[in-house]
Amino acid sequence: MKEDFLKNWDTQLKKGLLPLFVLQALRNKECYGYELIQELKSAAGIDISEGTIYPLLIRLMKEELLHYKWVEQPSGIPRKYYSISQEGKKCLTEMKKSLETTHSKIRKL
Amino acid sequence: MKEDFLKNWDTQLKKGLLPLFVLQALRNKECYGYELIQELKSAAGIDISEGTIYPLLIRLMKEELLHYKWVEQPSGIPRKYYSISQEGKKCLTEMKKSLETTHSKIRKL
DNA sequence: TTTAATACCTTGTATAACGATGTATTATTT
DNA sequence: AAATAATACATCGTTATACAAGGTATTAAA
Repeated sequence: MKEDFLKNWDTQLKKGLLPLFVLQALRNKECYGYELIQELKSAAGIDISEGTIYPLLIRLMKEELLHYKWVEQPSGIPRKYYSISQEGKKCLTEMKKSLETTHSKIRKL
Repeated sequence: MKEDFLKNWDTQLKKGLLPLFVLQALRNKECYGYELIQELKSAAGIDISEGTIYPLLIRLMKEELLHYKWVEQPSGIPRKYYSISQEGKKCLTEMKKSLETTHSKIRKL
């Protein structure tokens, strides 16, 4: 019953929540993109595709909510490690506050 | 600080939440579009513009989550009253469940 | 030797909020 | 009487973003 609708709804919901997920995850520990996908999946069951995470990280960088550094590996491809900035922490706090407000709005209906 | 970012974030968040807001509001009582805007504003402080609500109602109609009927007024423009369908109620239940799951995912991070 | 996993990335498509704009009716204000 | 605002419907162009698909490169496993 309306599985397409619900699937699409989930996708739309992510458009708001993913930046919060990423900032929150990076508040706990530095991660590189590929790792973030696995981290969010294993820690919270959140599925993000590569086509989503890399552009998202670039956006958050442009907003200066994240910093990054390349880290060479003894073998294999270098990793781009992201960490949250002061600005990012402030934003995360605001976002959580806003989400809580939104949640209370739902309860009012 | 990063007000543009936060404003845009709120907008993106709405993309998932508005269908739920509308279905929930219509579960309580039949409304016409223009009334829904005022209803959501006064009941829960949710701002929706006309350019958002009318296409949204049309989408929910196409999914058969809503029914509507024109109601002539003693004076003025006829109103298009929307009510939630059985299918809509089921969807709303699923959406709330899904949102609760999502909320618990956030807490896990 | 081929497949899979790791690790980065871009492009095209679909979806949806929003401001602007349009139409029409009625009420209020000047 | 005329102009403005409020009611009530709607569409269109812009912008943002998730995702599938595809691309590049390295290393490990089958």
